[in-house]
Amino acid sequence: MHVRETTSAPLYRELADDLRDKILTGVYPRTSKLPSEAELMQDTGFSRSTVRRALATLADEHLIVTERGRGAFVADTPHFDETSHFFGSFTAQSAAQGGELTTRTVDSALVPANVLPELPEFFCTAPQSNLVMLTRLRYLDGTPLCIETAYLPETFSGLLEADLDGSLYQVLREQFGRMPAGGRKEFEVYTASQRDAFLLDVERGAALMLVTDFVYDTDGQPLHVSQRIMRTDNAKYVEQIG
Amino acid sequence: MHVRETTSAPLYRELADDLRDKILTGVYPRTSKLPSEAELMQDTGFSRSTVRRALATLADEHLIVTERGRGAFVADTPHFDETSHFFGSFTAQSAAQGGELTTRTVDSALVPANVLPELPEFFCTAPQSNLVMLTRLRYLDGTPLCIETAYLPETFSGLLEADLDGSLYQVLREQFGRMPAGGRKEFEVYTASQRDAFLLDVERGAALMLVTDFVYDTDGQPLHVSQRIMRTDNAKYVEQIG
DNA sequence: TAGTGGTCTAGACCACGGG
DNA sequence: CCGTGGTCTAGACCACTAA
Repeated sequence: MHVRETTSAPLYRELADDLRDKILTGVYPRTSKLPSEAELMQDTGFSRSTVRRALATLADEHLIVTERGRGAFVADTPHFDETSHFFGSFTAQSAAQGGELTTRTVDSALVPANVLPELPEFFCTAPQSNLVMLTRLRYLDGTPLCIETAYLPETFSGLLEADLDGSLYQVLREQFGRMPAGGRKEFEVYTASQRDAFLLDVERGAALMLVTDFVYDTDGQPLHVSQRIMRTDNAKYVEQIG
Repeated sequence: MHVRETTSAPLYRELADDLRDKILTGVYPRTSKLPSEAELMQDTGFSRSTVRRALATLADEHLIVTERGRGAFVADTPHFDETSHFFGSFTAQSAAQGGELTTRTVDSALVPANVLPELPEFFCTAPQSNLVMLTRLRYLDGTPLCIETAYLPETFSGLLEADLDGSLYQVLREQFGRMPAGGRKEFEVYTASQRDAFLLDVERGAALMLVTDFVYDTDGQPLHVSQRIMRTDNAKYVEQIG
Protein backbone atom coordinates (compact mmCIF):
# COMPACT_ATOMS: atom_id res chain seq x y z
CA MET A 1 0.00 0.00 0.00
CA HIS A 2 1.30 3.40 -0.90
CA VAL A 3 0.26 6.64 0.67
CA ARG A 4 0.95 9.59 -1.59
CA GLU A 5 4.12 11.36 -0.51
CA THR A 6 3.90 14.44 -2.69
CA THR A 7 1.63 16.44 -0.43
CA SER A 8 2.55 18.10 2.85
CA ALA A 9 -0.47 16.92 4.81
CA PRO A 10 0.20 15.09 8.09
CA LEU A 11 0.83 11.37 7.71
CA TYR A 12 -2.19 10.38 9.77
CA ARG A 13 -4.37 12.44 7.45
CA GLU A 14 -2.89 10.84 4.34
CA LEU A 15 -3.63 7.42 5.73
CA ALA A 16 -7.13 8.41 6.86
CA ASP A 17 -7.91 9.80 3.39
CA ASP A 18 -6.56 6.65 1.81
CA LEU A 19 -8.64 4.35 4.01
CA ARG A 20 -11.72 6.56 3.63
CA ASP A 21 -11.42 6.27 -0.13
CA LYS A 22 -11.23 2.50 0.09
CA ILE A 23 -14.30 2.39 2.32
CA LEU A 24 -16.36 4.78 0.20
CA THR A 25 -15.46 3.02 -3.02
CA GLY A 26 -16.23 -0.41 -1.65
CA VAL A 27 -12.70 -1.82 -1.49
CA TYR A 28 -13.53 -2.43 2.17
CA PRO A 29 -17.23 -3.32 2.04
CA ARG A 30 -19.71 -2.62 4.80
CA THR A 31 -19.07 -4.65 8.02
CA SER A 32 -15.79 -6.01 6.62
CA LYS A 33 -12.66 -6.06 8.77
CA LEU A 34 -9.96 -3.49 8.18
CA PRO A 35 -6.29 -4.51 8.27
CA SER A 36 -5.04 -4.65 11.85
CA GLU A 37 -2.95 -1.82 13.24
CA ALA A 38 0.15 -4.01 12.94
CA GLU A 39 -0.60 -4.68 9.27
CA LEU A 40 -1.19 -0.98 8.58
CA MET A 41 2.13 -0.18 10.27
CA GLN A 42 3.88 -2.64 7.97
CA ASP A 43 2.04 -1.47 4.87
CA THR A 44 2.71 2.20 5.47
CA GLY A 45 5.89 2.22 7.52
CA PHE A 46 4.19 4.56 9.98
CA SER A 47 4.35 4.21 13.73
CA ARG A 48 1.48 2.72 15.65
CA SER A 49 0.48 6.13 17.05
CA THR A 50 0.13 7.54 13.56
CA VAL A 51 -1.87 4.57 12.37
CA ARG A 52 -4.10 4.79 15.43
CA ARG A 53 -4.70 8.47 14.90
CA ALA A 54 -5.83 7.81 11.32
CA LEU A 55 -8.22 5.12 12.55
CA ALA A 56 -9.51 7.46 15.27
CA THR A 57 -10.32 10.01 12.58
CA LEU A 58 -12.44 7.51 10.70
CA ALA A 59 -14.10 6.41 13.94
CA ASP A 60 -15.00 10.04 14.66
CA GLU A 61 -16.63 10.15 11.24
CA HIS A 62 -18.56 6.97 12.10
CA LEU A 63 -17.08 5.23 9.10
CA ILE A 64 -15.57 2.45 11.24
CA VAL A 65 -16.15 0.93 14.64
CA THR A 66 -13.41 -0.70 16.70
CA GLU A 67 -13.75 -3.70 19.01
CA ARG A 68 -11.05 -4.56 21.48
CA GLY A 69 -9.56 -7.94 20.84
CA ARG A 70 -11.27 -8.26 17.48
CA GLY A 71 -10.30 -5.43 15.17
CA ALA A 72 -11.70 -2.45 13.30
CA PHE A 73 -14.71 -2.88 11.04
CA VAL A 74 -16.42 -0.77 8.43
CA ALA A 75 -19.58 0.66 9.99
CA ASP A 76 -22.87 -0.84 8.98
CA THR A 77 -24.61 2.53 8.57
CA PRO A 78 -24.94 4.17 5.18
CA HIS A 79 -22.18 6.66 4.46
CA PHE A 80 -22.25 9.83 2.40
CA ASP A 81 -24.46 8.33 -0.23
CA GLU A 82 -27.43 9.90 -1.91
CA THR A 83 -29.72 9.22 1.02
CA SER A 84 -27.62 11.08 3.55
CA HIS A 85 -26.97 14.77 3.95
CA PHE A 86 -24.71 16.68 6.21
CA PHE A 87 -24.79 14.34 9.19
CA GLY A 88 -28.52 13.92 8.85
CA SER A 89 -30.83 11.78 6.82
CA PHE A 90 -34.42 11.24 5.98
CA THR A 91 -36.33 8.36 7.37
CA ALA A 92 -39.73 7.59 6.03
CA GLN A 93 -42.16 6.69 8.74
CA SER A 94 -43.70 3.96 6.67
CA ALA A 95 -40.84 2.40 4.73
CA ALA A 96 -38.01 3.27 7.08
CA GLN A 97 -35.43 0.90 5.67
CA GLY A 98 -36.73 -0.61 2.50
CA GLY A 99 -37.94 2.43 0.57
CA GLU A 100 -36.19 3.35 -2.64
CA LEU A 101 -34.92 6.90 -2.93
CA THR A 102 -34.56 8.48 -6.36
CA THR A 103 -33.40 11.93 -7.38
CA ARG A 104 -34.17 14.16 -10.35
CA THR A 105 -32.51 17.44 -11.16
CA VAL A 106 -35.12 20.17 -11.56
CA ASP A 107 -32.92 23.16 -12.24
CA SER A 108 -29.27 24.22 -12.33
CA ALA A 109 -28.07 27.73 -13.03
CA LEU A 110 -25.91 30.66 -11.97
CA VAL A 111 -27.93 32.97 -9.73
CA PRO A 112 -27.09 36.18 -7.84
CA ALA A 113 -26.16 35.65 -4.20
CA ASN A 114 -29.02 37.77 -2.94
CA VAL A 115 -31.72 35.23 -3.85
CA LEU A 116 -31.46 34.35 -0.18
CA PRO A 117 -30.58 37.08 2.32
CA GLU A 118 -28.13 34.86 4.27
CA LEU A 119 -26.03 33.87 1.26
CA PRO A 120 -23.80 36.93 0.69
CA GLU A 121 -22.64 36.95 4.29
CA PHE A 122 -22.02 33.23 4.45
CA PHE A 123 -20.02 33.17 1.21
CA CYS A 124 -18.32 36.50 1.97
CA THR A 125 -19.33 37.82 -1.43
CA ALA A 126 -21.13 40.77 -3.02
CA PRO A 127 -24.95 40.49 -3.24
CA GLN A 128 -24.81 40.67 -7.04
CA SER A 129 -22.06 38.10 -7.58
CA ASN A 130 -23.00 34.69 -8.86
CA LEU A 131 -23.46 31.39 -7.09
CA VAL A 132 -24.06 27.95 -8.52
CA MET A 133 -27.60 26.78 -7.76
CA LEU A 134 -28.72 23.17 -8.05
CA THR A 135 -32.32 22.18 -7.41
CA ARG A 136 -33.18 18.53 -7.09
CA LEU A 137 -36.37 16.71 -6.31
CA ARG A 138 -36.18 13.58 -4.20
CA TYR A 139 -38.67 10.76 -4.30
CA LEU A 140 -39.31 7.88 -1.95
CA ASP A 141 -40.85 4.96 -3.81
CA GLY A 142 -42.00 7.38 -6.49
CA THR A 143 -43.69 9.82 -4.11
CA PRO A 144 -42.19 13.33 -3.97
CA LEU A 145 -40.57 13.82 -0.58
CA CYS A 146 -38.29 16.82 -0.65
CA ILE A 147 -37.13 19.75 -2.78
CA GLU A 148 -33.43 20.32 -2.23
CA THR A 149 -31.68 23.47 -3.42
CA ALA A 150 -27.92 23.76 -3.01
CA TYR A 151 -25.89 26.95 -3.44
CA LEU A 152 -22.12 26.83 -3.98
CA PRO A 153 -19.37 29.34 -4.87
CA GLU A 154 -18.95 30.13 -8.56
CA THR A 155 -15.72 28.11 -8.63
CA PHE A 156 -17.94 25.04 -8.72
CA SER A 157 -19.61 26.05 -11.98
CA GLY A 158 -18.40 22.74 -13.40
CA LEU A 159 -21.21 21.17 -11.40
CA LEU A 160 -23.74 22.65 -13.82
CA GLU A 161 -22.74 19.96 -16.31
CA ALA A 162 -22.07 17.18 -13.80
CA ASP A 163 -24.22 14.15 -13.16
CA LEU A 164 -25.87 14.99 -9.88
CA ASP A 165 -28.39 12.25 -9.54
CA GLY A 166 -26.08 10.69 -6.97
CA SER A 167 -24.24 12.20 -4.02
CA LEU A 168 -23.18 15.84 -4.17
CA TYR A 169 -20.50 15.21 -1.55
CA GLN A 170 -18.99 12.41 -3.58
CA VAL A 171 -18.59 14.73 -6.57
CA LEU A 172 -17.15 17.49 -4.39
CA ARG A 173 -14.65 15.08 -2.92
CA GLU A 174 -13.56 13.34 -6.09
CA GLN A 175 -13.58 16.25 -8.53
CA PHE A 176 -12.77 19.19 -6.26
CA GLY A 177 -11.01 17.60 -3.28
CA ARG A 178 -13.32 19.32 -0.81
CA MET A 179 -14.87 17.70 2.25
CA PRO A 180 -17.58 18.97 4.60
CA ALA A 181 -16.26 19.58 8.10
CA GLY A 182 -18.78 21.60 10.09
CA GLY A 183 -21.46 24.18 10.07
CA ARG A 184 -24.98 24.64 11.33
CA LYS A 185 -28.50 23.56 10.54
CA GLU A 186 -31.65 25.57 10.91
CA PHE A 187 -35.10 24.01 11.24
CA GLU A 188 -38.28 25.93 10.53
CA VAL A 189 -41.89 25.24 9.77
CA TYR A 190 -42.92 26.62 6.43
CA THR A 191 -46.12 26.84 4.42
CA ALA A 192 -46.13 25.60 0.86
CA SER A 193 -45.93 28.11 -1.99
CA GLN A 194 -47.63 27.36 -5.30
CA ARG A 195 -44.37 25.96 -6.71
CA ASP A 196 -43.75 23.81 -3.65
CA ALA A 197 -47.31 22.54 -3.72
CA PHE A 198 -46.93 21.59 -7.38
CA LEU A 199 -43.57 19.83 -7.00
CA LEU A 200 -44.40 18.00 -3.80
CA ASP A 201 -48.02 17.26 -4.71
CA VAL A 202 -49.55 18.81 -1.60
CA GLU A 203 -52.15 21.51 -0.98
CA ARG A 204 -51.00 25.08 -1.25
CA GLY A 205 -50.46 26.38 2.27
CA ALA A 206 -49.74 22.94 3.71
CA ALA A 207 -47.29 22.76 6.64
CA LEU A 208 -43.83 21.77 5.43
CA MET A 209 -40.48 21.62 7.11
CA LEU A 210 -37.63 23.82 5.97
CA VAL A 211 -34.13 22.59 6.84
CA THR A 212 -31.16 24.76 5.88
CA ASP A 213 -27.53 23.62 6.12
CA PHE A 214 -24.64 26.09 6.22
CA VAL A 215 -21.54 23.97 5.65
CA TYR A 216 -17.82 24.77 5.79
CA ASP A 217 -15.08 22.55 4.40
CA THR A 218 -12.02 21.17 6.14
CA ASP A 219 -10.11 24.40 5.43
CA GLY A 220 -12.81 26.52 7.04
CA GLN A 221 -13.97 27.87 3.68
CA PRO A 222 -17.71 28.18 2.96
CA LEU A 223 -18.63 25.09 0.94
CA HIS A 224 -22.36 25.18 0.35
CA VAL A 225 -25.76 26.17 1.65
CA SER A 226 -28.49 23.61 1.11
CA GLN A 227 -32.14 24.21 1.68
CA ARG A 228 -34.55 21.32 1.87
CA ILE A 229 -38.30 21.72 1.75
CA MET A 230 -39.84 18.50 3.04
CA ARG A 231 -43.23 16.96 3.18
CA THR A 232 -44.13 16.09 6.73
CA ASP A 233 -47.03 13.75 6.30
CA ASN A 234 -45.00 10.73 5.24
CA ALA A 235 -41.51 11.35 6.61
CA LYS A 236 -39.59 12.83 9.48
CA TYR A 237 -36.07 14.11 9.76
CA VAL A 238 -33.64 12.12 11.89
CA GLU A 239 -30.16 13.10 12.89
CA GLN A 240 -27.47 11.07 14.63
CA ILE A 241 -25.39 12.94 17.16
CA GLY A 242 -22.26 12.17 19.16
CA MET B 1 -3.30 20.02 41.16
CA HIS B 2 -4.54 16.57 42.00
CA VAL B 3 -6.50 14.32 39.76
CA ARG B 4 -8.48 11.81 41.74
CA GLU B 5 -6.67 8.46 41.86
CA THR B 6 -9.37 6.28 43.33
CA THR B 7 -11.18 5.50 40.11
CA SER B 8 -10.01 3.18 37.36
CA ALA B 9 -10.84 5.51 34.50
CA PRO B 10 -8.05 6.31 32.03
CA LEU B 11 -5.74 9.10 33.07
CA TYR B 12 -6.62 11.29 30.11
CA ARG B 13 -10.26 11.02 31.08
CA GLU B 14 -9.57 11.96 34.68
CA LEU B 15 -7.73 15.05 33.56
CA ALA B 16 -10.40 15.95 31.00
CA ASP B 17 -13.12 15.63 33.66
CA ASP B 18 -11.07 17.74 36.03
CA LEU B 19 -10.51 20.50 33.49
CA ARG B 20 -14.14 20.35 32.32
CA ASP B 21 -15.27 20.91 35.88
CA LYS B 22 -13.01 23.92 36.23
CA ILE B 23 -14.35 25.38 32.99
CA LEU B 24 -18.00 24.74 33.77
CA THR B 25 -17.69 26.13 37.29
CA GLY B 26 -15.87 29.24 36.17
CA VAL B 27 -12.44 28.50 37.62
CA TYR B 28 -11.25 29.01 34.05
CA PRO B 29 -13.58 31.75 32.78
CA ARG B 30 -14.69 32.15 29.20
CA THR B 31 -11.85 33.12 26.79
CA SER B 32 -9.22 32.67 29.53
CA LYS B 33 -6.02 30.79 28.82
CA LEU B 34 -5.62 27.25 30.12
CA PRO B 35 -2.31 26.13 31.64
CA SER B 36 0.13 25.12 28.89
CA GLU B 37 0.72 21.47 28.13
CA ALA B 38 4.07 21.67 29.93
CA GLU B 39 2.41 23.08 33.04
CA LEU B 40 -0.28 20.40 33.00
CA MET B 41 2.44 17.76 32.69
CA GLN B 42 4.13 19.16 35.78
CA ASP B 43 0.89 19.54 37.71
CA THR B 44 -0.34 16.04 36.98
CA GLY B 45 2.86 14.09 36.41
CA PHE B 46 1.34 12.71 33.20
CA SER B 47 3.15 12.46 29.90
CA ARG B 48 2.58 14.99 27.19
CA SER B 49 0.57 12.50 25.10
CA THR B 50 -1.85 11.95 27.95
CA VAL B 51 -2.22 15.66 28.59
CA ARG B 52 -2.77 16.29 24.90
CA ARG B 53 -5.41 13.59 24.69
CA ALA B 54 -7.32 15.20 27.55
CA LEU B 55 -7.17 18.56 25.81
CA ALA B 56 -8.29 16.96 22.54
CA THR B 57 -11.34 15.59 24.34
CA LEU B 58 -12.33 19.07 25.50
CA ALA B 59 -11.67 20.47 22.03
CA ASP B 60 -14.01 17.83 20.58
CA GLU B 61 -16.65 19.04 23.02
CA HIS B 62 -16.03 22.61 21.84
CA LEU B 63 -15.20 23.66 25.37
CA ILE B 64 -11.74 24.91 24.39
CA VAL B 65 -9.98 26.08 21.25
CA THR B 66 -6.25 25.71 20.67
CA GLU B 67 -3.97 28.10 18.81
CA ARG B 68 -0.52 27.06 17.76
CA GLY B 69 2.15 29.20 19.33
CA ARG B 70 -0.31 30.80 21.75
CA GLY B 71 -2.02 28.20 23.87
CA ALA B 72 -5.42 26.69 24.66
CA PHE B 73 -8.32 28.95 25.56
CA VAL B 74 -11.77 28.41 27.00
CA ALA B 75 -14.27 28.71 24.14
CA ASP B 76 -16.35 31.85 23.91
CA THR B 77 -19.59 30.01 23.19
CA PRO B 78 -22.11 29.26 25.90
CA HIS B 79 -21.77 25.78 27.35
CA PHE B 80 -24.39 23.43 28.75
CA ASP B 81 -26.42 26.18 30.35
CA GLU B 82 -30.16 26.44 30.54
CA THR B 83 -30.51 27.86 27.03
CA SER B 84 -28.79 24.95 25.36
CA HIS B 85 -30.03 21.45 24.75
CA PHE B 86 -28.34 18.41 23.44
CA PHE B 87 -25.96 20.08 20.99
CA GLY B 88 -28.74 22.37 19.82
CA SER B 89 -30.31 25.58 20.93
CA PHE B 90 -33.16 27.89 20.27
CA THR B 91 -32.63 31.15 18.55
CA ALA B 92 -35.41 33.63 18.42
CA GLN B 93 -35.69 35.27 15.05
CA SER B 94 -36.42 38.63 16.61
CA ALA B 95 -34.22 38.78 19.69
CA ALA B 96 -31.50 36.39 18.62
CA GLN B 97 -28.96 37.28 21.25
CA GLY B 98 -30.54 39.63 23.76
CA GLY B 99 -33.77 37.82 24.65
CA GLU B 100 -34.21 36.55 28.18
CA LEU B 101 -35.12 32.89 28.56
CA THR B 102 -37.07 31.79 31.62
CA THR B 103 -38.33 28.37 32.63
CA ARG B 104 -41.27 27.19 34.72
CA THR B 105 -41.95 23.64 35.78
CA VAL B 106 -45.46 22.62 34.72
CA ASP B 107 -45.54 19.04 35.91
CA SER B 108 -43.32 16.35 37.42
CA ALA B 109 -44.43 12.83 38.16
CA LEU B 110 -43.78 9.11 37.77
CA VAL B 111 -45.53 7.83 34.65
CA PRO B 112 -45.68 4.43 32.95
CA ALA B 113 -43.19 3.99 30.11
CA ASN B 114 -45.90 3.42 27.54
CA VAL B 115 -47.08 7.04 27.51
CA LEU B 116 -44.92 7.23 24.39
CA PRO B 117 -44.54 4.14 22.22
CA GLU B 118 -40.77 4.61 21.75
CA LEU B 119 -39.93 4.79 25.46
CA PRO B 120 -39.97 1.12 26.55
CA GLU B 121 -37.60 0.10 23.80
CA PHE B 122 -35.21 2.98 24.35
CA PHE B 123 -35.00 2.45 28.10
CA CYS B 124 -35.05 -1.36 27.76
CA THR B 125 -37.90 -1.58 30.25
CA ALA B 126 -41.38 -3.05 30.58
CA PRO B 127 -44.23 -0.91 29.21
CA GLN B 128 -45.81 -0.66 32.67
CA SER B 129 -42.67 0.26 34.60
CA ASN B 130 -42.25 3.82 35.75
CA LEU B 131 -40.23 6.68 34.33
CA VAL B 132 -39.58 10.11 35.74
CA MET B 133 -41.39 12.78 33.71
CA LEU B 134 -40.59 16.47 33.91
CA THR B 135 -42.58 19.02 31.93
CA ARG B 136 -41.28 22.55 31.70
CA LEU B 137 -42.49 25.60 29.84
CA ARG B 138 -39.91 27.95 28.39
CA TYR B 139 -40.47 31.62 27.77
CA LEU B 140 -38.55 34.14 25.72
CA ASP B 141 -39.05 37.63 27.09
CA GLY B 142 -42.26 36.45 28.73
CA THR B 143 -43.76 34.87 25.61
CA PRO B 144 -44.27 31.10 25.70
CA LEU B 145 -41.88 29.46 23.27
CA CYS B 146 -41.65 25.77 23.96
CA ILE B 147 -43.09 22.92 26.02
CA GLU B 148 -40.33 20.55 27.01
CA THR B 149 -41.06 17.12 28.46
CA ALA B 150 -38.16 14.97 29.65
CA TYR B 151 -38.36 11.26 30.52
CA LEU B 152 -35.65 9.57 32.62
CA PRO B 153 -35.16 6.16 34.28
CA GLU B 154 -36.78 5.72 37.68
CA THR B 155 -33.34 5.90 39.35
CA PHE B 156 -33.56 9.64 38.85
CA SER B 157 -36.69 10.01 40.95
CA GLY B 158 -34.74 12.43 43.13
CA LEU B 159 -35.28 14.92 40.31
CA LEU B 160 -38.95 15.17 41.26
CA GLU B 161 -37.93 17.30 44.23
CA ALA B 162 -34.98 19.07 42.56
CA ASP B 163 -34.86 22.66 41.44
CA LEU B 164 -35.15 22.35 37.68
CA ASP B 165 -35.56 25.94 36.64
CA GLY B 166 -31.94 25.84 35.48
CA SER B 167 -30.07 23.25 33.47
CA LEU B 168 -31.11 19.61 33.60
CA TYR B 169 -27.68 18.53 32.41
CA GLN B 170 -26.00 20.45 35.20
CA VAL B 171 -28.08 18.59 37.80
CA LEU B 172 -27.43 15.25 36.12
CA ARG B 173 -23.72 15.92 36.12
CA GLU B 174 -23.36 17.27 39.64
CA GLN B 175 -25.81 15.06 41.49
CA PHE B 176 -25.70 11.88 39.45
CA GLY B 177 -22.33 12.01 37.70
CA ARG B 178 -23.90 11.37 34.31
CA MET B 179 -23.02 13.15 31.08
CA PRO B 180 -24.72 13.09 27.68
CA ALA B 181 -22.55 11.51 25.01
CA GLY B 182 -24.63 10.77 21.93
CA GLY B 183 -27.96 9.85 20.52
CA ARG B 184 -30.33 11.04 17.87
CA LYS B 185 -32.82 13.80 17.22
CA GLU B 186 -36.08 13.58 15.33
CA PHE B 187 -37.80 16.57 13.77
CA GLU B 188 -41.46 16.55 12.85
CA VAL B 189 -44.21 19.02 12.10
CA TYR B 190 -47.07 18.73 14.53
CA THR B 191 -50.46 20.34 14.98
CA ALA B 192 -51.35 21.85 18.31
CA SER B 193 -53.61 19.93 20.70
CA GLN B 194 -55.91 21.81 23.04
CA ARG B 195 -53.34 21.59 25.84
CA ASP B 196 -50.51 22.76 23.59
CA ALA B 197 -52.63 25.62 22.31
CA PHE B 198 -53.40 26.69 25.87
CA LEU B 199 -49.81 26.51 27.15
CA LEU B 200 -48.20 28.12 24.11
CA ASP B 201 -50.98 30.64 23.50
CA VAL B 202 -51.63 29.69 19.87
CA GLU B 203 -54.68 28.56 17.92
CA ARG B 204 -55.69 24.94 18.25
CA GLY B 205 -54.43 23.12 15.14
CA ALA B 206 -51.61 25.57 14.53
CA ALA B 207 -48.42 24.17 12.94
CA LEU B 208 -45.79 23.48 15.60
CA MET B 209 -42.44 21.77 15.50
CA LEU B 210 -41.83 18.61 17.48
CA VAL B 211 -38.20 17.84 18.31
CA THR B 212 -37.40 14.62 20.17
CA ASP B 213 -33.97 13.80 21.60
CA PHE B 214 -32.94 10.23 22.45
CA VAL B 215 -29.78 10.59 24.51
CA TYR B 216 -27.27 8.05 25.85
CA ASP B 217 -24.67 8.80 28.50
CA THR B 218 -20.92 8.26 28.39
CA ASP B 219 -21.37 4.62 29.46
CA GLY B 220 -23.80 3.93 26.63
CA GLN B 221 -26.75 3.75 29.03
CA PRO B 222 -30.06 5.41 28.07
CA LEU B 223 -30.08 8.78 29.83
CA HIS B 224 -33.20 10.59 28.79
CA VAL B 225 -35.75 11.25 26.08
CA SER B 226 -36.79 14.88 25.71
CA GLN B 227 -39.63 16.09 23.60
CA ARG B 228 -39.96 19.74 22.74
CA ILE B 229 -43.08 21.25 21.22
CA MET B 230 -42.11 24.63 19.79
CA ARG B 231 -43.89 27.61 18.42
CA THR B 232 -42.64 28.39 14.95
CA ASP B 233 -43.88 31.92 14.41
CA ASN B 234 -41.28 33.63 16.59
CA ALA B 235 -38.34 31.21 16.72
CA LYS B 236 -36.43 28.65 14.75
CA TYR B 237 -34.26 25.77 15.84
CA VAL B 238 -30.53 26.05 15.20
CA GLU B 239 -27.94 23.37 15.63
CA GLN B 240 -24.17 23.58 15.45
CA ILE B 241 -22.47 20.63 13.81
CA GLY B 242 -18.89 19.46 13.43
C1' DT C 1 -1.94 -18.74 23.71
C1' DA C 2 -1.62 -15.51 20.01
C1' DG C 3 -3.53 -11.50 18.11
C1' DT C 4 -6.16 -7.56 18.76
C1' DG C 5 -7.10 -2.78 20.25
C1' DG C 6 -6.54 0.63 24.67
C1' DT C 7 -3.45 3.23 27.43
C1' DC C 8 0.84 5.44 28.58
C1' DT C 9 5.68 6.99 28.46
C1' DA C 10 9.99 9.58 26.97
C1' DG C 11 11.89 11.86 23.66
C1' DA C 12 12.39 14.15 19.14
C1' DC C 13 11.65 17.67 15.51
C1' DC C 14 8.74 21.12 13.46
C1' DA C 15 5.82 25.57 12.74
C1' DC C 16 3.93 29.40 14.61
C1' DG C 17 3.42 33.62 17.73
C1' DG C 18 5.16 37.21 20.38
C1' DG C 19 8.67 39.77 22.73
C1' DC D 1 14.88 34.17 20.62
C1' DC D 2 11.75 31.26 23.64
C1' DG D 3 7.40 29.21 24.64
C1' DT D 4 3.61 27.35 22.45
C1' DG D 5 0.95 23.60 20.24
C1' DG D 6 1.34 19.92 16.03
C1' DT D 7 3.37 15.75 14.47
C1' DC D 8 5.86 11.45 14.85
C1' DT D 9 8.57 7.55 16.74
C1' DA D 10 9.76 3.24 19.50
C1' DG D 11 8.62 0.74 22.97
C1' DA D 12 5.98 -0.90 27.02
C1' DC D 13 2.08 -3.02 29.59
C1' DC D 14 -2.76 -4.13 29.82
C1' DA D 15 -7.56 -6.19 28.68
C1' DC D 16 -10.20 -8.52 25.72
C1' DT D 17 -11.40 -12.15 21.97
C1' DA D 18 -10.98 -16.20 19.70
C1' DA D 19 -9.00 -20.52 18.52
